[in-house]
Amino acid sequence: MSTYENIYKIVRQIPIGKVATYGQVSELANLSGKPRLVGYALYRVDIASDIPWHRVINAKGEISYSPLRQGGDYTQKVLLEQEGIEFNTEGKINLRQYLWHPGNY
DNA sequence: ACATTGACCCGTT
DNA sequence: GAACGGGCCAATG
Repeated sequence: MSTYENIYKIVRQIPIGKVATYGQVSELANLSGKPRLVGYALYRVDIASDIPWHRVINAKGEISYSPLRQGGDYTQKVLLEQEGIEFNTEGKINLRQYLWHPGNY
């Protein structure tokens, strides 16, 4: 299993209505301390794939926009709002409320 | 095989 | 709080 497949597997486990940070995903994927790999992996994911890439955000509770996805700038925001996640006036998510706490049991 | 490219996180000023 | 810098590794041409 490739490193990136591992990441994709974790991302697929994020429940609807919750979000996870890159750091979180990296730890769950046995890539502790290497959160960039998560971002790089998601960069390679197709926007139309079955992977809920939109539920992965940065540690500040903000959406990380990709320069390459400039056309669909708030595609990610729209998808999250459709799942009931709300943004504050600064465009940030309340992590205390929406951050995914992986059960793992 | 080398160089470039990338959606980040954390500790310290 | 905000700003800055270092570290990290895999895929791609």
